[in-house]
Amino acid sequence: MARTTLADVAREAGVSVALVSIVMRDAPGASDVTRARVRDVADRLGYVPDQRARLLRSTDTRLLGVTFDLHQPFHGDLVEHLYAAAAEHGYDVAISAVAPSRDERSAVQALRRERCDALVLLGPDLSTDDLAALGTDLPTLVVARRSGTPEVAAVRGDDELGVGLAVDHLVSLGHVRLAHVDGGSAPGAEERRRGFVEAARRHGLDPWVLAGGATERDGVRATATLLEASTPPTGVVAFNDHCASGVLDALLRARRDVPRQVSVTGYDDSRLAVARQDLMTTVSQSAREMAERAVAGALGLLAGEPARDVVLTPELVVRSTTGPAPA
Amino acid sequence: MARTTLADVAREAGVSVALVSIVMRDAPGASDVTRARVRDVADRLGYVPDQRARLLRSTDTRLLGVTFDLHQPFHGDLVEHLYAAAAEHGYDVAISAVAPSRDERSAVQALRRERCDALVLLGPDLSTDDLAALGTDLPTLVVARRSGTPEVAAVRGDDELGVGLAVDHLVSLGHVRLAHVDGGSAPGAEERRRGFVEAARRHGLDPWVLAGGATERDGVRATATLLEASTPPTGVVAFNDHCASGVLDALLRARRDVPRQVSVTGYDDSRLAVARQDLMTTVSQSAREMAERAVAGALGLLAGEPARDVVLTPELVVRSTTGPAPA
DNA sequence: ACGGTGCGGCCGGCGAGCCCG
DNA sequence: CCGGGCTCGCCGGCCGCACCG
Repeated sequence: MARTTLADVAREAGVSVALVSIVMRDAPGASDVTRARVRDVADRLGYVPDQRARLLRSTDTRLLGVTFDLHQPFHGDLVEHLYAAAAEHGYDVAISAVAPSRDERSAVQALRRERCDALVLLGPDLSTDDLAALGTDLPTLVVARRSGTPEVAAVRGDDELGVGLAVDHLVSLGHVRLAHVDGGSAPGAEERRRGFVEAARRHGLDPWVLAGGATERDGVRATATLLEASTPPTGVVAFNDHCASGVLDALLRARRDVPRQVSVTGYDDSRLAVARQDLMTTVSQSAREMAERAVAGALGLLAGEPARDVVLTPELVVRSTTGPAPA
Repeated sequence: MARTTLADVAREAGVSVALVSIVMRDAPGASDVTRARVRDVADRLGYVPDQRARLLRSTDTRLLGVTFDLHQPFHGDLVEHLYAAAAEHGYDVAISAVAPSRDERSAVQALRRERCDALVLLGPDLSTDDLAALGTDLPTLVVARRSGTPEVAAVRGDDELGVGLAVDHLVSLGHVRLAHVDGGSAPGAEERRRGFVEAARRHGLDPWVLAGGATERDGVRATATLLEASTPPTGVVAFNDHCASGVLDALLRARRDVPRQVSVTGYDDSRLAVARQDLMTTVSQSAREMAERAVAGALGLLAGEPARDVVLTPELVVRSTTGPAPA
């Protein structure tokens, strides 16, 4: 079954190919009656314009390539908003997934073959060198990490500040023994670790940092260590919502009352933060704003603007996993 | 910056366009030395073949279109394996996301414009009519749901049987008061509900079915009802892992010991099942096998085979959320 | 016979220019 | 002289073919 093309529609409607083309893309140059007739025939034949052929003609594809991690819910949120943000500027989005069995390079290569005008990489694991190389021959923007090279733009949250908000919040509730379950080597982990240490010091507290990670299990494991301490912390700042979820789980299992005995904060305000029974206090990165800034940034690059490093201010969302320090 | 094309490479290497084309697609007709030289120039210029132009020429695109739900972890697993399975048959995958703000139709339409050879829809919400219409002009296969129309193939787990496995397992552990937190109107919910009722009756038990849903919050809500009962069930079969996670959360909050007081089963064996501290007993659908069967099925359709309904046998994975019934 | 060239035509759209009532 | 409509060339590869060393 050969696909129906403009020519098929034209033949069936008894007009020229060009005319059908005009009708299909709502361009001026056809009377309303013909328009209606052509539309009709096209619908009847199930005609769908061939994006590839269409774009072949013009130098730009109005296509934004996006790589994302299949298993990161926050990336899902970002992708969703990227579709919307791109559409607002008349751009389409081509997504390419990264997963344990599919590395960043393959994902990027697939997009390059699609001739995307620009690339938006969500929390990529690429080295700065690879990134720089990519950036020199294709407008590239990274989200949720530092670009590290002048060729590549970035949109990210101010992680140091964000973690600081969580610490300030806990301190204002009277907590004096705080711990941070960190993200190990995950992107952003270093900034958050630093943010925690600095904020704690600012309040004259002793910062306790535990090795954690980006998953529930990491949170569970770190919590085991926490609970063994002679004087466990009353406030735990977790690397992200996943990690925090593990911390909460472990605390609950150990019969600790959250938030009466221990307060816990997450990071990202992902779906997870509101999935649990106890709604999580967390730091929100506003996926929508990030997505919008990312699209704007990528289009800026396309327009020849220099690569910028946009840092968004995160917000603390107080829910029910934090409360006054126990007496 | 105009993209580099075959012509650019040819000019730079001092050879003909046709020859470069031959080299780039590893076709016979060039000496090894020339091959190396051309490759070199191509790399230096950062040449990437234009997929669109290339495919424009041939009728088939060797491209498999896949729609999936951005926020369903199991879909993530499937997509990951679909990439691999498709690659094994020399096919590429184009993915298109479905999300609250992006409906199934848009996702499908985007893939049609890409001229995919066939469509694989993961747990689509489309009506049978829409599906049939789609299936008549493009080889289409649905995963994790019944197709309901002879034009569209399907690959799905035997949900009735799967839930039966969970029930059998609980019964064998001595449980006699079982409840099912169902999936409401989610795809597959009806089959699982039926599977639960039938399995319970088979064992001479009274099936208790509660209105649930596909999310943690649904599990939490349903559990509240369960706990109010004068004689709460000792075994809970949840619609899926998400829902089960909510059930576990609520039970833990209510100081119920899992599995000593209550046993809980999930469904899907998603990452979530092993994310929690207490590893979840759940019914596994083997994303890899599903993906492989889906690709095989789609390619079968392409080869002119009739649409089949492949039903895979799920397996029970016993972990630590189920145990002997309390005395 | 094999490595290589050059010439068209094709795919499915797009758009400039032209023609005619 | 304008607007509906058509003709034609082009985008970037692929492919067959004639032709040369």
